[in-house]
Amino acid sequence: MDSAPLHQAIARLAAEMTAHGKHRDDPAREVMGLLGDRWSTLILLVLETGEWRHADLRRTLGQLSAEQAISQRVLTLKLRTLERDGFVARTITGSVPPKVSYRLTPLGRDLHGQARALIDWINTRADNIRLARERFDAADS
Amino acid sequence: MDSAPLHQAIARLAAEMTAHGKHRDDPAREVMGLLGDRWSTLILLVLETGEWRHADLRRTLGQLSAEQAISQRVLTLKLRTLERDGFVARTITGSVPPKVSYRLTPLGRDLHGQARALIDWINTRADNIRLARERFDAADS
DNA sequence: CCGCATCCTAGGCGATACTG
DNA sequence: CAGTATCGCCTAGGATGCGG
Repeated sequence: MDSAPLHQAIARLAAEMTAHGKHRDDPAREVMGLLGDRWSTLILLVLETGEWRHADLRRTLGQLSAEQAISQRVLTLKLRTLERDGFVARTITGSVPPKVSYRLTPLGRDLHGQARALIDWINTRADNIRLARERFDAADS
Repeated sequence: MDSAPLHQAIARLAAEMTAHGKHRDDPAREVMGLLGDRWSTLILLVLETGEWRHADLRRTLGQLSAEQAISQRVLTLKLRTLERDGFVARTITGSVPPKVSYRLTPLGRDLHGQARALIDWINTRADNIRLARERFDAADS
Protein backbone atom coordinates (compact mmCIF):
# COMPACT_ATOMS: atom_id res chain seq x y z
CA MET A 1 0.00 0.00 0.00
CA ASP A 2 1.48 3.29 -1.09
CA SER A 3 -1.45 5.16 0.37
CA ALA A 4 0.69 7.93 1.84
CA PRO A 5 1.99 9.41 -1.43
CA LEU A 6 -1.42 8.76 -2.93
CA HIS A 7 -3.30 10.83 -0.39
CA GLN A 8 -0.62 13.45 -0.64
CA ALA A 9 -1.29 13.72 -4.35
CA ILE A 10 -5.02 13.94 -3.78
CA ALA A 11 -4.59 16.70 -1.23
CA ARG A 12 -2.34 18.65 -3.54
CA LEU A 13 -4.75 18.31 -6.43
CA ALA A 14 -7.81 19.12 -4.37
CA ALA A 15 -6.11 22.28 -3.16
CA GLU A 16 -5.24 23.25 -6.71
CA MET A 17 -8.76 22.60 -7.89
CA THR A 18 -10.60 24.51 -5.20
CA ALA A 19 -8.17 27.40 -5.68
CA HIS A 20 -9.92 28.24 -8.92
CA GLY A 21 -12.85 26.58 -10.58
CA LYS A 22 -14.43 23.25 -9.63
CA HIS A 23 -17.73 24.88 -8.71
CA ARG A 24 -20.65 25.08 -11.07
CA ASP A 25 -20.67 27.44 -13.99
CA ASP A 26 -17.00 26.71 -14.45
CA PRO A 27 -16.05 28.76 -17.52
CA ALA A 28 -12.91 26.71 -18.10
CA ARG A 29 -14.78 23.47 -18.67
CA GLU A 30 -17.48 25.15 -20.69
CA VAL A 31 -15.16 27.09 -22.95
CA MET A 32 -12.98 24.03 -23.47
CA GLY A 33 -16.12 22.17 -24.45
CA LEU A 34 -16.95 24.94 -26.86
CA LEU A 35 -13.52 24.83 -28.48
CA GLY A 36 -13.77 21.09 -28.70
CA ASP A 37 -17.02 21.11 -30.62
CA ARG A 38 -17.57 20.72 -34.32
CA TRP A 39 -17.49 24.35 -35.46
CA SER A 40 -16.44 26.98 -32.93
CA THR A 41 -12.71 27.06 -33.61
CA LEU A 42 -13.39 27.26 -37.33
CA ILE A 43 -15.79 30.15 -36.75
CA LEU A 44 -13.14 31.96 -34.73
CA LEU A 45 -10.66 31.37 -37.53
CA VAL A 46 -12.93 32.96 -40.13
CA LEU A 47 -14.06 35.85 -37.96
CA GLU A 48 -10.41 36.61 -37.30
CA THR A 49 -10.33 37.98 -40.85
CA GLY A 50 -12.91 40.67 -40.22
CA GLU A 51 -16.63 41.25 -40.22
CA TRP A 52 -18.97 38.65 -41.70
CA ARG A 53 -22.65 38.34 -42.40
CA HIS A 54 -24.50 35.19 -41.43
CA ALA A 55 -25.00 33.75 -44.92
CA ASP A 56 -21.46 34.50 -46.13
CA LEU A 57 -19.98 33.05 -43.00
CA ARG A 58 -22.06 29.94 -43.46
CA ARG A 59 -20.93 29.46 -47.04
CA THR A 60 -17.29 29.94 -46.15
CA LEU A 61 -17.41 27.52 -43.25
CA GLY A 62 -18.83 24.93 -45.61
CA GLN A 63 -15.91 25.40 -47.98
CA LEU A 64 -13.36 25.16 -45.20
CA SER A 65 -14.85 22.06 -43.68
CA ALA A 66 -13.76 18.71 -45.02
CA GLU A 67 -17.13 17.28 -44.15
CA GLN A 68 -20.40 18.98 -44.87
CA ALA A 69 -21.68 22.48 -44.33
CA ILE A 70 -22.90 23.81 -41.01
CA SER A 71 -26.66 24.06 -40.76
CA GLN A 72 -28.22 27.48 -40.43
CA ARG A 73 -29.66 26.55 -37.08
CA VAL A 74 -26.37 25.41 -35.59
CA LEU A 75 -24.49 28.45 -36.89
CA THR A 76 -26.97 30.65 -35.08
CA LEU A 77 -26.59 28.58 -31.93
CA LYS A 78 -22.81 28.69 -31.99
CA LEU A 79 -22.70 32.41 -32.68
CA ARG A 80 -25.11 32.99 -29.79
CA THR A 81 -22.92 31.03 -27.41
CA LEU A 82 -19.80 32.86 -28.57
CA GLU A 83 -21.61 36.18 -28.23
CA ARG A 84 -22.94 35.32 -24.80
CA ASP A 85 -19.44 34.61 -23.50
CA GLY A 86 -18.19 37.90 -24.93
CA PHE A 87 -16.04 36.49 -27.73
CA VAL A 88 -18.16 37.70 -30.62
CA ALA A 89 -20.02 40.95 -31.24
CA ARG A 90 -23.26 41.12 -33.25
CA THR A 91 -24.48 44.18 -35.11
CA ILE A 92 -27.87 44.63 -36.73
CA THR A 93 -28.61 47.19 -39.46
CA GLY A 94 -31.86 47.26 -41.36
CA SER A 95 -34.71 44.89 -40.79
CA VAL A 96 -36.21 44.01 -44.19
CA PRO A 97 -34.18 42.26 -45.21
CA PRO A 98 -32.12 42.09 -42.02
CA LYS A 99 -28.39 42.67 -42.21
CA VAL A 100 -26.50 41.16 -39.30
CA SER A 101 -22.75 41.25 -38.94
CA TYR A 102 -20.49 39.30 -36.66
CA ARG A 103 -16.94 40.05 -35.63
CA LEU A 104 -14.52 39.10 -32.87
CA THR A 105 -14.22 41.16 -29.72
CA PRO A 106 -10.73 41.78 -28.35
CA LEU A 107 -11.38 38.97 -25.88
CA GLY A 108 -12.40 36.71 -28.75
CA ARG A 109 -9.28 37.51 -30.72
CA ASP A 110 -7.22 36.73 -27.67
CA LEU A 111 -9.04 33.44 -27.12
CA HIS A 112 -8.47 32.47 -30.71
CA GLY A 113 -4.77 33.19 -30.33
CA GLN A 114 -4.54 30.96 -27.28
CA ALA A 115 -6.50 28.19 -28.95
CA ARG A 116 -4.33 28.40 -32.06
CA ALA A 117 -1.24 27.78 -29.95
CA LEU A 118 -2.69 24.51 -28.74
CA ILE A 119 -4.01 23.53 -32.15
CA ASP A 120 -0.66 24.26 -33.75
CA TRP A 121 1.07 22.16 -31.14
CA ILE A 122 -1.22 19.27 -31.99
CA ASN A 123 -0.73 19.76 -35.72
CA THR A 124 3.03 19.58 -35.43
CA ARG A 125 2.58 16.32 -33.48
CA ALA A 126 -0.03 14.96 -35.89
CA ASP A 127 2.21 12.35 -37.50
CA ASN A 128 3.38 11.33 -34.08
CA ILE A 129 -0.20 10.75 -33.00
CA ARG A 130 -1.17 8.96 -36.18
CA LEU A 131 1.74 6.60 -35.71
CA ALA A 132 0.73 5.87 -32.12
CA ARG A 133 -2.77 5.04 -33.34
CA GLU A 134 -1.53 2.65 -35.98
CA ARG A 135 0.63 0.87 -33.43
CA PHE A 136 -2.26 0.65 -31.00
CA ASP A 137 -4.75 -0.60 -33.56
CA ALA A 138 -2.31 -3.20 -34.85
CA ALA A 139 -1.34 -4.38 -31.37
CA ASP A 140 -4.41 -6.16 -30.03
CA SER A 141 -5.31 -7.60 -33.47
CA MET B 1 -20.88 44.50 -52.32
CA ASP B 2 -17.50 43.99 -50.77
CA SER B 3 -17.08 40.69 -52.51
CA ALA B 4 -13.44 41.30 -53.42
CA PRO B 5 -12.02 41.36 -49.90
CA LEU B 6 -14.44 38.60 -49.04
CA HIS B 7 -13.14 36.21 -51.65
CA GLN B 8 -9.65 37.23 -50.76
CA ALA B 9 -10.27 36.20 -47.20
CA ILE B 10 -11.73 32.90 -48.32
CA ALA B 11 -8.75 32.15 -50.50
CA ARG B 12 -6.34 32.96 -47.72
CA LEU B 13 -8.18 30.76 -45.28
CA ALA B 14 -8.57 27.89 -47.70
CA ALA B 15 -4.85 27.96 -48.34
CA GLU B 16 -4.13 27.93 -44.63
CA MET B 17 -6.49 25.05 -44.06
CA THR B 18 -5.24 22.79 -46.82
CA ALA B 19 -1.68 23.49 -45.73
CA HIS B 20 -2.19 21.24 -42.73
CA GLY B 21 -5.26 19.37 -41.66
CA LYS B 22 -8.74 19.60 -43.17
CA HIS B 23 -8.62 16.02 -44.43
CA ARG B 24 -10.15 13.17 -42.55
CA ASP B 25 -8.53 11.77 -39.45
CA ASP B 26 -7.57 15.30 -38.51
CA PRO B 27 -5.80 14.87 -35.16
CA ALA B 28 -6.27 18.54 -34.29
CA ARG B 29 -10.05 18.38 -34.31
CA GLU B 30 -10.10 15.02 -32.58
CA VAL B 31 -7.69 15.95 -29.82
CA MET B 32 -9.47 19.26 -29.25
CA GLY B 33 -12.67 17.28 -28.97
CA LEU B 34 -10.99 15.03 -26.46
CA LEU B 35 -9.79 17.94 -24.34
CA GLY B 36 -13.22 19.46 -24.51
CA ASP B 37 -14.98 16.43 -23.15
CA ARG B 38 -16.15 15.81 -19.63
CA TRP B 39 -13.11 14.08 -18.14
CA SER B 40 -9.93 13.98 -20.21
CA THR B 41 -8.26 17.14 -18.96
CA LEU B 42 -8.98 16.11 -15.39
CA ILE B 43 -7.46 12.69 -16.06
CA LEU B 44 -4.35 14.34 -17.46
CA LEU B 45 -4.17 16.54 -14.38
CA VAL B 46 -4.23 13.58 -12.02
CA LEU B 47 -1.88 11.42 -14.06
CA GLU B 48 0.57 14.31 -14.07
CA THR B 49 1.25 13.41 -10.43
CA GLY B 50 2.52 9.92 -11.20
CA GLU B 51 1.33 6.39 -11.71
CA TRP B 52 -2.25 5.48 -10.84
CA ARG B 53 -4.32 2.33 -10.74
CA HIS B 54 -7.77 2.31 -12.29
CA ALA B 55 -9.80 2.21 -9.06
CA ASP B 56 -7.73 4.85 -7.27
CA LEU B 57 -7.83 7.11 -10.26
CA ARG B 58 -11.58 6.73 -10.44
CA ARG B 59 -12.05 7.62 -6.79
CA THR B 60 -9.81 10.65 -7.04
CA LEU B 61 -11.52 11.96 -10.15
CA GLY B 62 -14.81 11.71 -8.30
CA GLN B 63 -13.43 13.84 -5.48
CA LEU B 64 -12.04 16.45 -7.84
CA SER B 65 -15.22 16.74 -9.85
CA ALA B 66 -17.89 19.14 -8.72
CA GLU B 67 -20.54 16.95 -10.25
CA GLN B 68 -20.66 13.21 -9.90
CA ALA B 69 -18.06 10.49 -10.27
CA ILE B 70 -16.94 9.10 -13.59
CA SER B 71 -18.39 5.71 -14.40
CA GLN B 72 -16.06 2.76 -14.65
CA ARG B 73 -16.98 2.23 -18.26
CA VAL B 74 -16.23 5.78 -19.31
CA LEU B 75 -12.94 5.88 -17.44
CA THR B 76 -11.84 2.81 -19.36
CA LEU B 77 -12.97 4.40 -22.62
CA LYS B 78 -11.18 7.69 -21.97
CA LEU B 79 -7.98 5.96 -20.91
CA ARG B 80 -8.09 3.82 -24.05
CA THR B 81 -8.44 6.87 -26.25
CA LEU B 82 -5.62 8.65 -24.46
CA GLU B 83 -3.50 5.51 -24.74
CA ARG B 84 -4.29 5.07 -28.41
CA ASP B 85 -3.11 8.59 -29.22
CA GLY B 86 0.11 8.00 -27.31
CA PHE B 87 -0.60 10.30 -24.36
CA VAL B 88 -0.98 7.61 -21.72
CA ALA B 89 0.91 4.37 -21.07
CA ARG B 90 -0.76 1.30 -19.56
CA THR B 91 1.04 -1.40 -17.62
CA ILE B 92 -0.42 -4.72 -16.50
CA THR B 93 1.02 -6.84 -13.69
CA GLY B 94 -0.78 -9.91 -12.38
CA SER B 95 -4.08 -11.15 -13.68
CA VAL B 96 -6.11 -12.42 -10.72
CA PRO B 97 -6.82 -9.90 -9.53
CA PRO B 98 -5.44 -7.71 -12.28
CA LYS B 99 -3.24 -4.75 -11.41
CA VAL B 100 -3.22 -2.10 -14.11
CA SER B 101 -1.33 1.15 -13.88
CA TYR B 102 -1.60 4.28 -15.97
CA ARG B 103 0.86 7.10 -16.38
CA LEU B 104 1.56 9.93 -18.81
CA THR B 105 4.01 9.50 -21.65
CA PRO B 106 6.37 12.40 -22.41
CA LEU B 107 3.99 13.37 -25.22
CA GLY B 108 1.10 13.27 -22.77
CA ARG B 109 2.92 15.46 -20.28
CA ASP B 110 3.63 17.91 -23.03
CA LEU B 111 0.01 17.92 -24.17
CA HIS B 112 -1.14 18.56 -20.65
CA GLY B 113 1.25 21.50 -20.37
CA GLN B 114 -0.13 23.02 -23.55
CA ALA B 115 -3.71 22.46 -22.46
CA ARG B 116 -3.02 23.99 -19.06
CA ALA B 117 -1.85 27.18 -20.71
CA LEU B 118 -5.20 27.55 -22.45
CA ILE B 119 -7.18 26.53 -19.38
CA ASP B 120 -5.25 28.96 -17.21
CA TRP B 121 -5.92 31.73 -19.70
CA ILE B 122 -9.62 30.99 -19.49
CA ASN B 123 -9.53 30.84 -15.70
CA THR B 124 -7.94 34.25 -15.42
CA ARG B 125 -10.71 35.57 -17.69
CA ALA B 126 -13.45 33.69 -15.86
CA ASP B 127 -14.98 36.72 -14.18
CA ASN B 128 -14.84 38.57 -17.46
CA ILE B 129 -16.79 35.78 -19.13
CA ARG B 130 -19.29 35.47 -16.31
CA LEU B 131 -19.97 39.17 -16.54
CA ALA B 132 -20.53 38.98 -20.30
CA ARG B 133 -23.03 36.20 -19.72
CA GLU B 134 -24.97 38.16 -17.16
CA ARG B 135 -25.16 41.13 -19.49
CA PHE B 136 -26.30 38.95 -22.36
CA ASP B 137 -28.92 37.12 -20.34
CA ALA B 138 -30.27 40.34 -18.94
CA ALA B 139 -30.33 42.11 -22.32
CA ASP B 140 -33.11 40.41 -24.29
CA SER B 141 -35.30 39.95 -21.20
C1' DC C 1 -9.57 -5.34 -9.52
C1' DC C 2 -10.40 -4.53 -14.11
C1' DG C 3 -12.93 -4.73 -18.25
C1' DC C 4 -16.86 -5.90 -21.16
C1' DA C 5 -21.80 -6.18 -22.58
C1' DT C 6 -26.23 -4.31 -22.24
C1' DC C 7 -29.54 -0.84 -21.64
C1' DC C 8 -30.99 3.90 -21.20
C1' DT C 9 -31.13 9.01 -21.33
C1' DA C 10 -29.59 13.82 -22.57
C1' DG C 11 -27.68 16.62 -25.77
C1' DG C 12 -25.28 17.89 -30.28
C1' DC C 13 -26.20 18.41 -34.77
C1' DG C 14 -28.44 18.03 -39.53
C1' DA C 15 -32.76 18.70 -42.55
C1' DT C 16 -36.73 20.94 -43.61
C1' DA C 17 -40.28 24.32 -43.56
C1' DC C 18 -41.97 28.59 -42.01
C1' DT C 19 -42.07 33.88 -40.46
C1' DG C 20 -40.65 39.05 -40.60
C1' DC D 1 -31.35 37.41 -45.08
C1' DA D 2 -31.74 36.03 -40.44
C1' DG D 3 -34.01 33.46 -37.21
C1' DT D 4 -37.25 29.90 -35.20
C1' DA D 5 -39.70 25.40 -34.78
C1' DT D 6 -40.01 20.65 -35.40
C1' DC D 7 -38.28 16.47 -36.37
C1' DG D 8 -35.07 12.51 -36.24
C1' DC D 9 -30.35 10.60 -35.88
C1' DC D 10 -26.39 9.51 -33.56
C1' DT D 11 -22.99 9.72 -29.87
C1' DA D 12 -21.37 10.70 -25.04
C1' DG D 13 -21.92 9.07 -20.93
C1' DG D 14 -24.33 6.91 -16.68
C1' DA D 15 -26.12 2.32 -14.32
C1' DT D 16 -25.99 -2.41 -13.71
C1' DG D 17 -24.47 -7.16 -14.03
C1' DC D 18 -21.02 -10.83 -15.49
C1' DG D 19 -16.48 -12.98 -16.10
C1' DG D 20 -11.51 -13.56 -15.69
